[in-house]
Amino acid sequence: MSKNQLIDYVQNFVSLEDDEAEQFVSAFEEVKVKKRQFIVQPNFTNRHRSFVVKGAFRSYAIANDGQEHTLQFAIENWWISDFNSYIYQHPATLFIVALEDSTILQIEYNTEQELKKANHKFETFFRIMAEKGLAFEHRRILFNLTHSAEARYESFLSNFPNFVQRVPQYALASYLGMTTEYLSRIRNNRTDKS
Amino acid sequence: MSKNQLIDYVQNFVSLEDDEAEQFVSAFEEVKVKKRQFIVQPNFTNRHRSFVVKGAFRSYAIANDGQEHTLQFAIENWWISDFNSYIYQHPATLFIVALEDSTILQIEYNTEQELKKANHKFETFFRIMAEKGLAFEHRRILFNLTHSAEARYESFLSNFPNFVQRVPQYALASYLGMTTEYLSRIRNNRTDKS
DNA sequence: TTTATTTCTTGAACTACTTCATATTTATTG
DNA sequence: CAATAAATATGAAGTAGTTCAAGAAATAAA
Repeated sequence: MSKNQLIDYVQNFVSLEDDEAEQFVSAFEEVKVKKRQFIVQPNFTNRHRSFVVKGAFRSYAIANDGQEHTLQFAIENWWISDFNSYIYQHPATLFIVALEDSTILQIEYNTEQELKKANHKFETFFRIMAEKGLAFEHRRILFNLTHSAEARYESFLSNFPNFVQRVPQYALASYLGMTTEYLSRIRNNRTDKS
Repeated sequence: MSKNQLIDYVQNFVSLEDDEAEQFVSAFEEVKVKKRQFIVQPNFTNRHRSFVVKGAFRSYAIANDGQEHTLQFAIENWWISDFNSYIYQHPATLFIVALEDSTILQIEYNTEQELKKANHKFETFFRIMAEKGLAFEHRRILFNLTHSAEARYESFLSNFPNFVQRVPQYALASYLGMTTEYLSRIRNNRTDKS
């Protein structure tokens, strides 16, 4: 059952008794999402935080010039939301779309608040999630500031080899801050060299 | 007394009884730091999280080509650390330096862990800090992906007018992902227009 | 209050990356 | 398994931002 997957995940960060684990996962609802289906759209408040059981997602914004810019990817055992929309419960600016047929576990904003209030361990869990997320984004910002387009791609390749096959090139390019044409050139030069 | 400033800050996010507030701030130590003094350096583990009572700081990395890249600024009522070093307690990659003579309140890593264990409210406080930090960095990444150098500078100006006067141009340029020469040109073209 | 050091400015040449246009390959659908 | 759409590739021209060098201005030190 998919909820065991979430329990296993949570147990990596806080150790829960059986009844606590049960209480935690029963706050989530399983949802199936088809490829190309949106779970978040601009102007609608993002009311849920989603844990990916199976499948892949991408969050992105559309800039004034019409170009898409990817903020996050998520595959199995990652979380996805428009985090600004979710935590402040104000309208989203991002799209979140399924890249594959997927299964997610969703928790609603108010339910999450109650969980955190009910049990110190749950509060700790969400604190650790946020801290790890923040540390990750610090590394990302710094890497983006300090490295060329090619180095950013190489780094993504070695850090997230399992994402690369499942993510369209144009989406990866926009995550890494370059055009899909330029990433195409990097990839082809690269394979030529080896 | 400077610890009241921290209490006021914390009360914005969680409401503490007098004895709780006292317990919280007594975990911190006041430290004076002179301009150009470092509080964090690469290879040494960042053992403290620092709350700026008065003054200004900058965290930055030095890339392979020798160039400095700024990750964060902090003035009064902001926090600063090499967050990756602090939460994982492994060696820092960043420098953190005082831009002015400053006063900070520092909490040691283990003391923070005990605080969070001791009181659910303290755990909530650090959870909220991390969530707000993460939401902030998401906005930053997206803005960097979607806007030109000039637009990034204009946005910083309007979002953080009080930082601009206190931060050297080369540091701001490296925060915004451009050279100091280019920022100089943006600034001068700008004043010409108006 | 001169001297040294750090920061900012400006010009000119350069380059990493983009844009646009079109062809090719790969995936999706009836 | 055609037919259509979506994603990737490639050339050629363009540009946003960099680099280097040298001078001017501001800040700190003596």
